Amino acid sequence: MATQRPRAKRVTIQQVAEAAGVNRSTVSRVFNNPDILLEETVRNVREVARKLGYSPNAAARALRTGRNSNIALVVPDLTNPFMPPIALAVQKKASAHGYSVFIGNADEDPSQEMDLLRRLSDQVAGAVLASPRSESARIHALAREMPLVLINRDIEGVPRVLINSGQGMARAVAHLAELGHRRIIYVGGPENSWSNGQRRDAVTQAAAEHGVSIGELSAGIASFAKGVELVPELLTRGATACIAFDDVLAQGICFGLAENGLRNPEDYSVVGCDDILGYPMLTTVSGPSAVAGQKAVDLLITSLNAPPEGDVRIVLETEFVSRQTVSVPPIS
Amino acid sequence: MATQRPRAKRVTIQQVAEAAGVNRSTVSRVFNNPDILLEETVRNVREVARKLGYSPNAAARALRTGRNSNIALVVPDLTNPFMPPIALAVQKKASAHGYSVFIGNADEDPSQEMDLLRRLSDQVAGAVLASPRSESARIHALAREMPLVLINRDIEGVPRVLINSGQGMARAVAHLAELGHRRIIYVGGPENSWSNGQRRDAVTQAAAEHGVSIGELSAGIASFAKGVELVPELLTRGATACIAFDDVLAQGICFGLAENGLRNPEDYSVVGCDDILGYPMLTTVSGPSAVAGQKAVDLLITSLNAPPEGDVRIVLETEFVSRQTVSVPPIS
DNA sequence: TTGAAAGCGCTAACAG
DNA sequence: CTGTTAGCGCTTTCAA
Repeated sequence: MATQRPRAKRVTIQQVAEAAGVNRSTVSRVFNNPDILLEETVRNVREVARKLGYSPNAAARALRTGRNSNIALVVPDLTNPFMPPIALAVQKKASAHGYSVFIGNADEDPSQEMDLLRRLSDQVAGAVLASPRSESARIHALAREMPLVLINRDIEGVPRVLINSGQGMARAVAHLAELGHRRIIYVGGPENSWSNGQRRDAVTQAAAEHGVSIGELSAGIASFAKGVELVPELLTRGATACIAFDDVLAQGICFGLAENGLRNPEDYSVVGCDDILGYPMLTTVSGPSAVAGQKAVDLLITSLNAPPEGDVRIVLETEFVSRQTVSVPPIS
Repeated sequence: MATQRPRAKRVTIQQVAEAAGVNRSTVSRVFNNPDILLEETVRNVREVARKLGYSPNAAARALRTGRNSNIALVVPDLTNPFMPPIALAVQKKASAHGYSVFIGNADEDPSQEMDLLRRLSDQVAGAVLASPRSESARIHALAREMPLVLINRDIEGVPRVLINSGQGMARAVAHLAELGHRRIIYVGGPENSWSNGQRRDAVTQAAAEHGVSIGELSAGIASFAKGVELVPELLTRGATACIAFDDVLAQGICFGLAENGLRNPEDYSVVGCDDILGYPMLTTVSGPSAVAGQKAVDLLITSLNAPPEGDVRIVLETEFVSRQTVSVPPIS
């Protein structure tokens, strides 16, 4: 930050006080604790303040009180379509509570995650971490420094909102089994993603229950390109259907299938997860991501006033959505 | 903001000063103007500061200097896939300059746009407005209050970065004309969107040049659902191809076409815009949105130090990308 | 090259 | 119910 161009001077509390013929502290009370003042005083000061275009200086307030009305939202990758609905919900809910939101993109990189939070730490009252990739220990440590709420990361002792795709995934497996698929591949996403572990486990277990054989393939980072790229390897694994970590990956796979001369769903069935809707015919597992964002903010702001009692863990359920990328297996 | 739980006490400049055996102002200089100090002093203080985990309090600094290292990014709809790449680029570039980013979603609503900026105004050094929907006069007024850079909105006197989809759109029309289409519908997006006006004009003009008849239909807000919904009306207009305001709308139209028993592209050709890639076979117009975000931030931060001389207007070009939603018109 | 001192705008005891 | 007062942590003249 070099020498910055000075900004237009703002109205201060003192000017309002003078104009209204009261003390600064009275003006302050009008904005922070109006109940203890005479109704008339409040009305009068409000009027003057409005006329002068006064609004309290956030920096001064933050300096004085040690508190502020900002929160941070850190995500691994904003361009992953799973994130924007969450970011949107977080910002809206925060706004409704009078909070502003810093956004940070960690690039799927744990150290950037921590860097961002550190840089933001003294400007925010707390943070929402969506699908954080950092080690649990680090997150735990951070949670001692600042109020934290996690989305889709299950760390005991840290308040968290989890979208349980396990249930939807189980239904997906059941559906495939009913259609006659005997072998399914789970195509995994980021290795240190809680969702990935959870989905893999759910698929594996459901497969066992339905007597379906399961294979695994890991994409690492879930991208469209990765999905396309993976298809030849996928076709090696002798299955008639796959369940992908998320919709983006699933779309890539659908595309790759076509490139390899296979029709979807006739030759190979594909199931995604998250219900991104960019690719509207995708059979997928749909979860309430907006709700997750809202709950996370509610939780965070509540915990600013009173540290949560006990271990807070909110679980949101998902559902299997049958669309057009799944069919009976081809007759072999 | 009720009475907030107190946060862990932070290390102050005074503590560093004492530990290092210097005055507070010296510590301050180490962080702001190290060149005028003895190299040894700087090293020593840096060491002590690091050991104590000191970092300057942003609120105090902002209060004292009247400046700060935050910028605001306001978008009409974060869940529109056009936005996340821009948001990502903005945040990264800002970070590289040592700035943090507030995000605001205006819900396609001019008044929310202004509200957000007002709320943020005293916490940011400036703002990037992506595709703002507010009236030009309002934006102009705002630009006098705080440094502003616009993306995809062309207001003289306000620094702006424009993605010129006109060129790509013209190529799209040419392509359709070459394939034999004689009538094309432009399916418009948000009425007060600069991009929409620009695209419509480009399509109209190119159509005239190629002797192609043009029709128009407006979706208002560009959403998948709107696209689907519009198809019956679209089919009324007697064309063999359409160009949609953006990819989201185009996808909806493709989907709606199928619902109406038409095959794409055999029966009806569709062109989108923005190259969102969620629907990878979409023929579209691709633009450098990440670059737009970067340039916007560069521009903004430059203008913080020195107000821009003259009218700043950066234009980025687009290209037509031929994929699989366009073909020759059906034989009638 | 460094120190001393003032004060940014606001809130929160404490008095009255 | 309202005024007085003392800083929050930092930067920035001004002096030395």
